[in-house]
Amino acid sequence: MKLATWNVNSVRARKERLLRWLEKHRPDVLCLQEIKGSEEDFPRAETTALGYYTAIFGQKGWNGVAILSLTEPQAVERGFGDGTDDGQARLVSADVGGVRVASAYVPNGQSVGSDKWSFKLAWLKRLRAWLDRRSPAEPLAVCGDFNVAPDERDVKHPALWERSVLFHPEARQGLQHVMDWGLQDVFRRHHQEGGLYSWWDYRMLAFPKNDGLRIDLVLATAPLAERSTAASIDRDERKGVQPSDHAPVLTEFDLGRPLSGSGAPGTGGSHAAST
DNA sequence: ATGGCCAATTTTATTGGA
Repeated sequence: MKLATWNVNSVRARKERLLRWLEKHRPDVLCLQEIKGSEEDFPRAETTALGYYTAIFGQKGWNGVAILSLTEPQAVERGFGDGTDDGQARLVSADVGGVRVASAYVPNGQSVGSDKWSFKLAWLKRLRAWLDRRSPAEPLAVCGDFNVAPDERDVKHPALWERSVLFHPEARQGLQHVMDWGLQDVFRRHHQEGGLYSWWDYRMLAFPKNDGLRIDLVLATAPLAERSTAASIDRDERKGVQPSDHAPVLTEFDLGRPLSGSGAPGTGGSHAAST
């Protein structure tokens, strides 16, 4: 299964790029963030024509997340589903191909100490609470723009960014708390070096200088992460005319391989007659 | 090479992003 995530920074502005990217990579699942529009603004006819189902949680003007998939998403949930709806479309989840997939757009936080900063830290706690209602023994992936770089390798200038909302110790702690539930950074299972980023500021020649951060992540529970076979960042998608400021992140999983320690009958193909 | 912000609405300024 190919599972990807991409903050498109407006699906209307990125429509042609999105469609070309889907044609080229054909992921089984693509999580989108910052579609910046309501469900009616989404180019559903075009993505449907490419064979994709859509689970959209839109919002006029801001935020907005979606899951595109080649098989029909089941049990779609918009938001945290815990009665704390705040009018911000930042989380959508669904069962796709036996995996619970979430597309998350963590608040930016604007500036340390601001109301938005408090909202960001609180949102990460709500995400942890949402996870607490599930089990890390299940195949689950939270994909998206976390607006937090996990560690020093993920930031070009860590000392400079430490005071910013994207790499502040408190934000990193918030992300760690989410991961401590039982999520692994799939990209880091396949790449250990620094300098590999997923976001570059539009300003100050950040991209040509590779002055970026890795804030777009695919986090997976152990049963899923252990089946990952590859991960990459499509840096080329940041180039050219009218790019998003984020690059897509691609991961791949071999779901056919039996899971060690799994006692679930009828799954994994261990009893299948086919060779 | 990849290039000195971008995209939305509240629209000819302002807001938020990251």
